Amino acid sequence: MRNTHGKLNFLGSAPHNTVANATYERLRHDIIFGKLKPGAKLKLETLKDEYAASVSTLRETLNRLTSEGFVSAAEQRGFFVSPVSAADLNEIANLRILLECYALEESLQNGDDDWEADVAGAYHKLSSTEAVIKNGNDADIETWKEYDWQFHLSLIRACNSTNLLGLHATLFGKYLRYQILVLTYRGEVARQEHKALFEAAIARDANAATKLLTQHIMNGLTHTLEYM
Amino acid sequence: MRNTHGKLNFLGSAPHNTVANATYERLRHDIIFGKLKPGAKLKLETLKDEYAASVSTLRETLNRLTSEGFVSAAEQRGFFVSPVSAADLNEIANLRILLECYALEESLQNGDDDWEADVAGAYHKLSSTEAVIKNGNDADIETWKEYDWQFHLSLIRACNSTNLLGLHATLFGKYLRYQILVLTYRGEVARQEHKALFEAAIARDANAATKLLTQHIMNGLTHTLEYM
DNA sequence: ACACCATATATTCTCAAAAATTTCATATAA
DNA sequence: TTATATGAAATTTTTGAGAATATATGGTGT
Repeated sequence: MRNTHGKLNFLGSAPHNTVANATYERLRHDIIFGKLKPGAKLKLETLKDEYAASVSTLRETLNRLTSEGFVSAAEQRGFFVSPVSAADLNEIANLRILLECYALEESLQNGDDDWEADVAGAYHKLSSTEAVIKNGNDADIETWKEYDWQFHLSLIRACNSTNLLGLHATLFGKYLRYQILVLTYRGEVARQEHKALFEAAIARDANAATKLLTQHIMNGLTHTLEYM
Repeated sequence: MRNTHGKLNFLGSAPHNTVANATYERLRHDIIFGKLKPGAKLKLETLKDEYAASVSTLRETLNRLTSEGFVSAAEQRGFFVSPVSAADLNEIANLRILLECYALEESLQNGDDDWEADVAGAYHKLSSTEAVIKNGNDADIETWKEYDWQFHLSLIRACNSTNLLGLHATLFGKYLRYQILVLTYRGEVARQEHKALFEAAIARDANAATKLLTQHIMNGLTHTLEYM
């Protein structure tokens, strides 16, 4: 095992053994889903009540989140939710394209039958959900985004690079925060993009797949920028 | 300011205000430079004596290092220095090529006169040091690696992406750990590679520069793998 | 010898309070 | 008024100790 910090499921509730891990998951979720607003001060005393954890435990998780970029820290002045900006979103989208396309190429080369089955399964879950949610409520959107994540992850999982998958997971989370921030519906377009991407991947057409993926991310970027 | 975790200098001793930051820098340094061996258990009680910090403070820094990948953690079983492997080194080298070449291209497009002067200064420091160190002792190697880092950083600094620079810095540190691990001399070859890279960068020849950078990293990779 | 269980030791995880630092409000002087 | 100094309150940082968990030890039965 590489470390305890790697999350098996992206948004959901893993078997939280330690208080620190549970707090980490909750804080991360609350930042991504906007319950903790960008730029908001994260006072330890307040967090203590809200998350039922001691100062030390909270500082552990805040340090983790700072390393990942969800939280910012100022020496002797505590922690605050990392701010958002169009420039930051641009950086993240471009990095996601760079890493995810590279991972996708590798994955298309290496993926075996198990991988293909995994992709098909993830796509099935995603597309069924997308078919149902036409103008979703918040609860639906969360499961939709979970399946969206699992689909994208399944595509690149065979890239044979733990380091790459780790970096990508963090990046995906940051990108997701911006999507949730504007929270306007792009479901029908995204649905078609996912379909095309899925088909190109199964056909092992790396060229088409990376182009579709780039478009998929770029479309999301411009859409999000529009509503920011 | 983005956060307190971003390091101004890579290996050196920044103005350490807090105990946590000082401990973080020292631990990171000791892992990269092999004082803490790959796979070694990081017992809190032992670290407490060695680094003169309390358990909670240590756990903060260990969590940071875990997020960055220098330390691994197992639930309820504590922390240990992340192991090394040929596969891991391969991943890191390839990711470094991917990110650093992309950053270099952006930087060559955006870099202004100040950037050029910065690159020239960093190259000057590096090449003077390389000229002196023929078969260096450990102290020399550390400054050499510091200047090596500053040169590579200067090249990509104008890439206009804080996120990219952050990811690259972590990756560079991991790559460096492997170089220190084998610690055999590749100075003369590296010296020529740096020279060619510098000249291509100043000439704004993105194509040549990225090729040279890729070769530079790949050569380091094969050299390191050979002695592992 | 080997597996299994109880007990003791070692280690991690969590907490609450003390120490250090910043922030805020008020007063004083230029 | 503006700036600077002073003291109180709020906040962060750091510590050491207790609770929870894992590991090692030794005994018992087969």
